[in-house]
Amino acid sequence: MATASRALGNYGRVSAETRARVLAATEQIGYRPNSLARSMITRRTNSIGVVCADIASPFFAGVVRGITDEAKRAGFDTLLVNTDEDVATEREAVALLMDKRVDGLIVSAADVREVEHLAGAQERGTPVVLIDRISSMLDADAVTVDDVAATEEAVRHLLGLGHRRIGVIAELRIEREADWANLLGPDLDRDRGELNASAARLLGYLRAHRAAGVPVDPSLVCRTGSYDVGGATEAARALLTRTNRPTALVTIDNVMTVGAFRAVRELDLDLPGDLSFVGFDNLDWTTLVRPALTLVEQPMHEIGEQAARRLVERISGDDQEPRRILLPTSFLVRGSTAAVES
Amino acid sequence: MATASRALGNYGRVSAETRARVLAATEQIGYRPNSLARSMITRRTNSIGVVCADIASPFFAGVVRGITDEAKRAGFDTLLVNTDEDVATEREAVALLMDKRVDGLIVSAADVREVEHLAGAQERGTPVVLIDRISSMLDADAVTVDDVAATEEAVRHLLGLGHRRIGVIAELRIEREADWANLLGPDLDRDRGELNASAARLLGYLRAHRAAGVPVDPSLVCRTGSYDVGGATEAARALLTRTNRPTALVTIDNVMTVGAFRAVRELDLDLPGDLSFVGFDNLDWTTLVRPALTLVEQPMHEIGEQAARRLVERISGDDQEPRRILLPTSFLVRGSTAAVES
DNA sequence: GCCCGCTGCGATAACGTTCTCAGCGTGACC
DNA sequence: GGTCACGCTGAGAACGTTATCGCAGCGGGC
Repeated sequence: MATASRALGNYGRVSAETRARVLAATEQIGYRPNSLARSMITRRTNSIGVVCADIASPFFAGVVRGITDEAKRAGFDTLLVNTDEDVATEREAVALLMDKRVDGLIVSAADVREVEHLAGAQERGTPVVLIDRISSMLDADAVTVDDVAATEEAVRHLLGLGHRRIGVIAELRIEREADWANLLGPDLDRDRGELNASAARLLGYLRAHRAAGVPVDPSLVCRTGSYDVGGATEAARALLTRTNRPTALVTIDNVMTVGAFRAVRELDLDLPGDLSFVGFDNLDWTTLVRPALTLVEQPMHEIGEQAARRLVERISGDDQEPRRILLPTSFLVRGSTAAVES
Repeated sequence: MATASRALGNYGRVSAETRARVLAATEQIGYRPNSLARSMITRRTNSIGVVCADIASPFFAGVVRGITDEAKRAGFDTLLVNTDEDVATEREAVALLMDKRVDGLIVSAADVREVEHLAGAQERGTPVVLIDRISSMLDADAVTVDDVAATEEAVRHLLGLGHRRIGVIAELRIEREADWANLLGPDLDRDRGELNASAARLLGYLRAHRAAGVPVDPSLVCRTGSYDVGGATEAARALLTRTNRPTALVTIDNVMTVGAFRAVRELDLDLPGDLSFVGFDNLDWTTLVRPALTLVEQPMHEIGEQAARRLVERISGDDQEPRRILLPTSFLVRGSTAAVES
């Protein structure tokens, strides 16, 4: 038994002859080791847990694909859980995955402030890599896109085209109402670790304005009531039907893009004549509408790959300082933005 | 130890008092049972394996969401693997999942003819539920959409509008070239168990023609070279630029829809004036283009739910005859189809 | 010729549960 | 008062691996 184990695991000392015999035998009876038993003793399961908001969202679907690709390459498989951005669900999911003894966790934290359960996982020796959001309350690797720069570039582009009234449709789940006032406040240079992705992207919007010396009209930044297409449509509709409506509209993720674009269609606005429009995430359909959408592209697959790679390194014993990997976005200028009519 | 186990698992006989003591103790030290050890003895892992072509595809993303929702409800979690429609990868994946001792498997078989590894899993006691495709070579439950009826309805609609030359863009990976001739042959009523989804959908196209007494021009059914957007674009471009081009175009899944629609855009065809267009899968963007796309809608989430439910029943010991669950599609008539100009 | 070291292998503990079984105490019935 | 039944508990096996350890055998050096 022990010898067989050594032969298969080839560690320790086994003569070439016996090894061959063992291999032949296992081959013949179709022996497959029981990975549960193995995991018990090695304390490694070779699987990682992925907890994301919603796999049906194209963004997470792309990221998860990247994760699974890289994980498989490294010999890990992937347990998938959806949270719908609910912290309680996330907590349960993490507990469950820990019970299943995953070797590591990749998570898009529902609330970047409520991360004790993630800290708990780390303490128990399970490395955690954050995706899509950074949390300053957690000392963990994080792979995100440079959210601030992304929208900053988009808004700079619009400002350069002469736009002065630029609307933004953002889902901003406000943990504390005070933060909201704070966000629009003067401190635009603070660390973004306490910001979720949408807040960080809004920050880019604000910074671009400041850099250009253009004042921000707070009534142009729209918080959607709920994080879904319908909420975004409503918010955009309200914004686009008011007197003195913006000449340009920026969305901050693909759900907001669909929602806002729906409002544009309903109101039968002409792009880019009536309105310049900037989308988020380079999905297939954005080149299929007329005009094609100018947008911010995130390297979804790469986000996943990098996160998985980082996690595998951690699992393999890397204990350097946690890193924040900021991947660059691409700003793709297509037909939906143009110089403001004067 | 044994008593504690009984108290927690509440089976066997334990006095109320001891149970309370045990519960208190576990509470205090934050005891969490090791599910590996438990699984070893119970031979149940409470996890299921999902092997699909590509989680980044909106169809599978939606289905997998349905699976995870239902699985979680039943206390299972989900191991996810992508195959990219490659049988060898699928075989490996199944072997891996079996090693991990999943309680059941949900798989969209890459090749409905090569399913011995799935039969093997069944033999070893791991139930298998197929999704999106049926295999007559495997005695397993399957949850699909009524593929034949879906395209049959779509084509009937077009025929009713007076179209006589209806193109179809289908990815038809042909396992044996003979089958291709066979598919267009006279035997339209055979069991669809040996057909993958795209072949079954093509069958609906053929049947609708036969029912209407309209002959099929084989040159209008296009096999894409590869299963991707680019392949579909090329095929559609070729079809739409030939002399005597079709007056209507039917696509057979969401990838083909994007690809074909891209060709329509390139060629700057007017919908539905120059061409009537039928898409597949009711994705958000299909209402965002002008005109909105007439299409076949699949209940993606429900496919996943039903598959998971069926699998859980099997795991719980149900051993009735395998069932083929055919979910109905919805045909949504929107703006991209119209009566043929006469 | 003896001893030492090295090689190969089997016995055995360990991982953390569940489950079976036997034993023990107590109460009731004969 | 004895016996039987029953409720509860703890000891121990089992699940299938890996890891440690000691032992046997053998060759070489002194």
